Amino acid sequence: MKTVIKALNDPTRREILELLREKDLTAGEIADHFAFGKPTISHHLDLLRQADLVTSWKSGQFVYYALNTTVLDELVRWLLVLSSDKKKQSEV
Amino acid sequence: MKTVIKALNDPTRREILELLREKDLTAGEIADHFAFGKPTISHHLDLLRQADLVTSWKSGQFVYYALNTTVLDELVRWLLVLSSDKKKQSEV
DNA sequence: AAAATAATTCGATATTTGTCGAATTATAAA
DNA sequence: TTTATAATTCGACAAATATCGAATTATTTT
Repeated sequence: MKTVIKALNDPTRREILELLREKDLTAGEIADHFAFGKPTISHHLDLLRQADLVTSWKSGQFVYYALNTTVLDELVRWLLVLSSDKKKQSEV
Repeated sequence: MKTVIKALNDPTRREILELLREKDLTAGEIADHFAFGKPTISHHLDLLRQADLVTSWKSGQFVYYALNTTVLDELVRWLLVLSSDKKKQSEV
């Protein structure tokens, strides 16, 4: 969960995830959506991959990226437990 | 949502939130759970307050902190939308 | 085989972040 | 009215992070 939150803690990376929700994209297509250089986007994609929030595969000279949401489950569960009712003192 | 994720992006702050899920605590009681100094914990509490993840009030010389989970809703919603099914190409 | 394209890696840099000890503020106790 | 306790603020510093341009690797096109 640590790496997932870390990966989500950046507006560019969050926007990349939203782009990938629509469809799979190559690294270049993703980079075209931003004013940053390709090395910067490549680095962001690397962090997203480390968190397993995206998967990637090579097709010719292109590298495709796809969203992987399975790792979000754990985070959502943690947030929901945190949001759930506080224990009454008598139950503790 | 930006500040919430930022606040969640630290293990000490996440642990503070879990402590506060059990019951409200003073700044000192929270600090006692960690090996860090009080100024460090005070700083973490400040970031949590900025994100509105905790509320605080003064009672005598003590400052009490309580968990506030309402701001987690937006984050959970964003995560769930991200996790939800990708649009089919024909629908786009 | 040479040139072009796609993407990553590398080295450098400015900014942000987490931590600390010392100083400060505010309240309570002696 | 001193002294003690709780908590925050301040200034400093080391580590982590986001960004960049240049160099490198891999693949395709000419």
